[in-house]
Amino acid sequence: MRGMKTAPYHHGALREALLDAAETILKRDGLNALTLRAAAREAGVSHAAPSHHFGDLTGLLTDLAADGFRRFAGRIKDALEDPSARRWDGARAYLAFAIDNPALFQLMFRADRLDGSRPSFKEARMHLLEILAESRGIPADKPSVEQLGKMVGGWSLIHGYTLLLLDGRLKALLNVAPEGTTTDDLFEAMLASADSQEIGPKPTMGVEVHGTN
Amino acid sequence: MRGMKTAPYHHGALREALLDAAETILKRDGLNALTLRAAAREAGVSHAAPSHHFGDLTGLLTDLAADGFRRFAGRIKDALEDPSARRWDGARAYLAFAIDNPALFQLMFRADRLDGSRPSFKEARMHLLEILAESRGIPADKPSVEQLGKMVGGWSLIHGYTLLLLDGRLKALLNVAPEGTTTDDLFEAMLASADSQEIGPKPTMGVEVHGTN
DNA sequence: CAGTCAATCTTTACGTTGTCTAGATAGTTT
DNA sequence: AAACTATCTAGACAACGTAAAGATTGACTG
Repeated sequence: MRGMKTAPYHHGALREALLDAAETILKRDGLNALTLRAAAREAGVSHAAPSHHFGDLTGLLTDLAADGFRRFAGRIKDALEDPSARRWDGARAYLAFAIDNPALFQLMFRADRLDGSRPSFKEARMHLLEILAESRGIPADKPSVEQLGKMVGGWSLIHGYTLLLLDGRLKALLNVAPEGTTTDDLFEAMLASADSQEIGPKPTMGVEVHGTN
Repeated sequence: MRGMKTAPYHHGALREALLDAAETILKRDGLNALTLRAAAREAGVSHAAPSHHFGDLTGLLTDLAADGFRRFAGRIKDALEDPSARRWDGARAYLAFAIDNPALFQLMFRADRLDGSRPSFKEARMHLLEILAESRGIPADKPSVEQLGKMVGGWSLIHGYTLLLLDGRLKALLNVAPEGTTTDDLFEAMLASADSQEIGPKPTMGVEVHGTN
């Protein structure tokens, strides 16, 4: 068996290979199936190899999430800088990324599986925040509480919709909606309602519908 | 050792005891520490006992989440029916429940750990949806897309803020906020901005701040 | 160029988990 | 009283995270 092509003892770029393998598993089998051993199998190395590059499972997930934040911020930035950008196009890019990478997006906001103190992760997260602030013309250094309220409002609206959609919580609403309504229709209707606010007689949950039609 | 009080072979109310134990662990050690075996230890029974009452871990978590939804809906309903309820008090109750029961709230929206087909769970979830719809005067049977858009908008706003807060994503914002700003201040500022919408020149992320002050 | 060192990867091992199976125990019904 | 059923225990197994120790390879040093 001399001529047999055997894998070299040193992989050479195992770190990147493991990250690729991890994302493959994330897309194919979901976050619950993404284990250190599964990533090692996918990359064709021994089960203990990943720990040398990421420390522990949290480390691997955190690096994956940090890369996710970088790509996420890039997509939003592109949408915002497009000269033909319409109102809410940043928000649409936010949602589109989550729909294209559902498991990755959910991982990015799963504090219990991530190490928030990791520098690369902190940096990637901060960069996104700056983009969100900049898109509203809010100063990054000394914003007022009102400005922050508006920023958090926009962020919460999009983020909340995104997570409700990914968690399947909107299906029940689509069942009672007019025939043929899609989640995109729902999203656009939500954005439209956010633009034109109407106040009713006793809107204790915030938004009130005008009487009968 | 005749007089020694030994535990009876049959617990009598093990199901409820396990649910109590599970919630104790959830509050004390978080969702990741809530395992079937840990619940069994906490209740003082053998490690395989829980499976007879809940089938598997997903079953236990689903029953716990269903009970959470029931209490959650109750708290919101109480807030809405209070004759002295102010605008947004339903939303405040939503957030308050999540702050009081952070791990339970997160479990309730973790589709990957729950069995959405379980009848008791479906029912509890639907009940909440009805309360949310009713609070806006939206008909439960034939709502328009515009009405659903407003409902989803209010829900997403509150839900998004709640999850961002629980995930610790708002800490970075508080660091740059005026000295002494609390998350409650941020929440109220967000609600205020949702009431008085102002449209700017090119608000591609949705909300725009008026020029200089 | 020979020798040492450090980085990289494998092997082995241990404790914990979910879950399956078989068996023990205790109420309930007939 | 006897059969039946629900409830709980005991033991086992594979998969996981993680730690320790050894093997292999490349790089650096004299």
